[in-house]
Amino acid sequence: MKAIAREDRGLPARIAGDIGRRITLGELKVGDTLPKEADMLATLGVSRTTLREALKILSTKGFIEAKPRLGTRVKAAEHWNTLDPVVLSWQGDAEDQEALAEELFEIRLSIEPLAARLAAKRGSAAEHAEIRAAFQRMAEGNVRVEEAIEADIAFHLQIFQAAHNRFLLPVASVIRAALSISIPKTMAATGGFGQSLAQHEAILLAIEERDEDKAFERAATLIAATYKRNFAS
Amino acid sequence: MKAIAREDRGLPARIAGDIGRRITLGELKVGDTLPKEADMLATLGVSRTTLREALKILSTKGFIEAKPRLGTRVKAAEHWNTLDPVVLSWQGDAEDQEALAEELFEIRLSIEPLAARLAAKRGSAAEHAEIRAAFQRMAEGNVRVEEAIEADIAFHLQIFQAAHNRFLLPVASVIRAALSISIPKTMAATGGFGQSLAQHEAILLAIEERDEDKAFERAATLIAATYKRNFAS
DNA sequence: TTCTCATATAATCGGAGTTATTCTCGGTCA
DNA sequence: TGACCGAGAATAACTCCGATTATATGAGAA
Repeated sequence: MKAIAREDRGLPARIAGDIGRRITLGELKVGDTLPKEADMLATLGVSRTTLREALKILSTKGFIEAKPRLGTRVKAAEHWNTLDPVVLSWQGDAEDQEALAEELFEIRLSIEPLAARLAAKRGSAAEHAEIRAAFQRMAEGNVRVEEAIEADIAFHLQIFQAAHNRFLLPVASVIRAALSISIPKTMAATGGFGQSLAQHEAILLAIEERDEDKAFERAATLIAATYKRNFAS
Repeated sequence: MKAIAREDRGLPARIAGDIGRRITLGELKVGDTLPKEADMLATLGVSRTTLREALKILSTKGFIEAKPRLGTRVKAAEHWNTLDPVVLSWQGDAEDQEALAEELFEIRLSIEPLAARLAAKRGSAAEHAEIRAAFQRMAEGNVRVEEAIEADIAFHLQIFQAAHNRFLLPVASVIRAALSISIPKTMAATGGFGQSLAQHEAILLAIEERDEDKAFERAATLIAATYKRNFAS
């Protein structure tokens, strides 16, 4: 959460967040035209610079498009930069929370095994050591639950780092945000890491052995197990 | 290309592009501090509003971070929003073009089969018809090569649409940009779609039959074949 | 060391002029 | 009569500008 909070610094970011949330909530529908600049200035009580920066943030994330004479219109959801952690946080209040989480798991189920495979293939010894360090922090049986959660998140992110694929990193950033929600859920359900700890270790060992297929398969197993815990049918 | 060109509208976008390219090219290194606002205003000859919007674009894409007293610094590549088509276009001049393309293929090899599976599972009849329509435009043996390429791109994108997973769409947008480069390569190598056309049809049929596993496997086959054509060893 | 304060820098402000796109309307041609 | 086109008006975003405010850092004092 802290990482997301940092992005909310500044007046433009807050205003962009307000409008962004109104869009994800459906209060502002696709194709709607926002009030014209002069009106919004009066309504929000901010300067032109601030408002324009806020709108620039939204257009960069694919939420709106401004054209002279036409005004500023809301773009279709397919253009939204959904992998942006900030955008994910905007969707935190939406109704279809379950569907959102499930869609994210579908991605993880496909991406994390790939990351594990690439980490086994291309990760440096130093990077493998980082993954191991994160695992050991998980296994230490910390008193503080938060530290264990942080370690779990670090474990997954270090794998992404070791994969040396720059397209993977944006996905990792949104997974980080998701993990800070799903891990506490998992721990609450099982009273600790439980089975999950052994599965993490299995992935670690496969990566260290540079056994690509094994790393791939074990990562898939872990995500699938997590998925089932979060969507007990 | 046209889709990317549209995003370059406006003075702030052009300036952001200039700076963004200088960052991806390594001319501006990670941790470097940009000239202070007042200096850049003089150098670029634009207004404060324009410059601030340009910097806001770059910070939204994770390229820079501005702090009072400290200045505006270039962030590490791991924070870049690499899946943004605009960012991809900035990297078009970078040296490691081969590595970039290969990393993108790694992602496609993992994501597109998933998209095909989900399209088979959740795609509506209308969406399946869209995929078929795109395939038929490919198969028609058009005189205009560009139309065939557009149809090929549409085929892949329609599958993403039919998958009904909002996290998949940002990946699709960058794949679109990549396809407009790789498809002509493929066609030049084989003198048309060649084998590729039959593979597309196989995917289409599996999706229409709603055979998830078959759709998954055949999509993987297509991407792997394309990969080999582009990286003949 | 720790706290306070000066200072450099980005952040915000608000008013005015410019530019680009669309819409309208009048005219022309089939 | 109907559809098509080009010039112009209208509207909204775009750009510019100079001043003020907030904030983070580093120096200096306690």
